[in-house]
Amino acid sequence: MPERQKMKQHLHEAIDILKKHKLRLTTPRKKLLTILATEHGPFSIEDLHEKMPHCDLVTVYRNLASLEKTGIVVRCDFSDGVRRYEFSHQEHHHHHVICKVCKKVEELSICFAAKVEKTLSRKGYKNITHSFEIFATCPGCS
Amino acid sequence: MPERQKMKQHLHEAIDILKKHKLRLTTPRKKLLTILATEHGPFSIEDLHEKMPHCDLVTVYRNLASLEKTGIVVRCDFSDGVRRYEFSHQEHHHHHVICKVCKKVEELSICFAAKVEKTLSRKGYKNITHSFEIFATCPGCS
DNA sequence: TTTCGTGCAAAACCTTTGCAAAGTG
DNA sequence: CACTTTGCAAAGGTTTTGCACGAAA
Repeated sequence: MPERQKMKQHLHEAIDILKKHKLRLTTPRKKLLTILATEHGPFSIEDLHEKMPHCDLVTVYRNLASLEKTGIVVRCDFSDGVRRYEFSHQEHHHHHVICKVCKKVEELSICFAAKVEKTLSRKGYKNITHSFEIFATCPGCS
Repeated sequence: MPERQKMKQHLHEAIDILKKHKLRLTTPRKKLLTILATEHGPFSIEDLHEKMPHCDLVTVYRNLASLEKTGIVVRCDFSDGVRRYEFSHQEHHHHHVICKVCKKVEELSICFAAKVEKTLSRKGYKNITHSFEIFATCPGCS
């Protein structure tokens, strides 16, 4: 499936989830979902707000909170005090490499967590998720 | 080496690093280091402040910032908006399992990052570090 | 039409900064 | 003694809350 069509599908799936949770498809909500589903994240709240003219900052906060509750977006923290959100691609699990200098974010598709999660699951842990972030100085910045 | 003695050693090593960085060993600093080196973290700033009677909150912030610069402590983020700090045990690299319900933190000694880091290093990335956190509902909370 | 979401204003919260006084080496 | 660190006060930033109006189902 071409990239463009995939993104549209993600957007539609997200809208379906919204409806399941009885959340209305408002103008700011639609714009926010479009950005999250079609552009490369993660995004800071400031980023998102700038991409949404005529939308109050408070609305961005409130919508990110409800989208997070539905599981449509996930919050990611890079230990730098900046809150970031990213579209949650269920079928496309991935991690990040964050440049310590230019803050550029690259995707990394390898993941080793499955084994650890299985072990924990055997020990009785439920509802297991994880975060894995790599920080480095990228080739362009060194 | 018994646990108790190990902790004392960590504390002394940390004090040596302080001196190398020309930071003075003040009362609040000593107390902070003692907590970090001998109790199990990570700790929120609020946690630490409560454990340090007669010490201003501002001093806790300032000292955590300078200890982070020296590398004695590291900041860890669990994507919940709470800043946390932990003593940096150079010889004992580990990760966390955080209960989504009771927020209890367990240590996990397995780490799979070495391979990924080597690959990135070959690609020209420098100064590579990582964070890996697992979130779950612990057996006691399910 | 009913209920939910938005914008605006203000509050609450967390973190940083400025400065005089106290403490460290 | 020279210089750093501390406490207090206040400023700065970010996030949340309250409420009346507007928009979606």
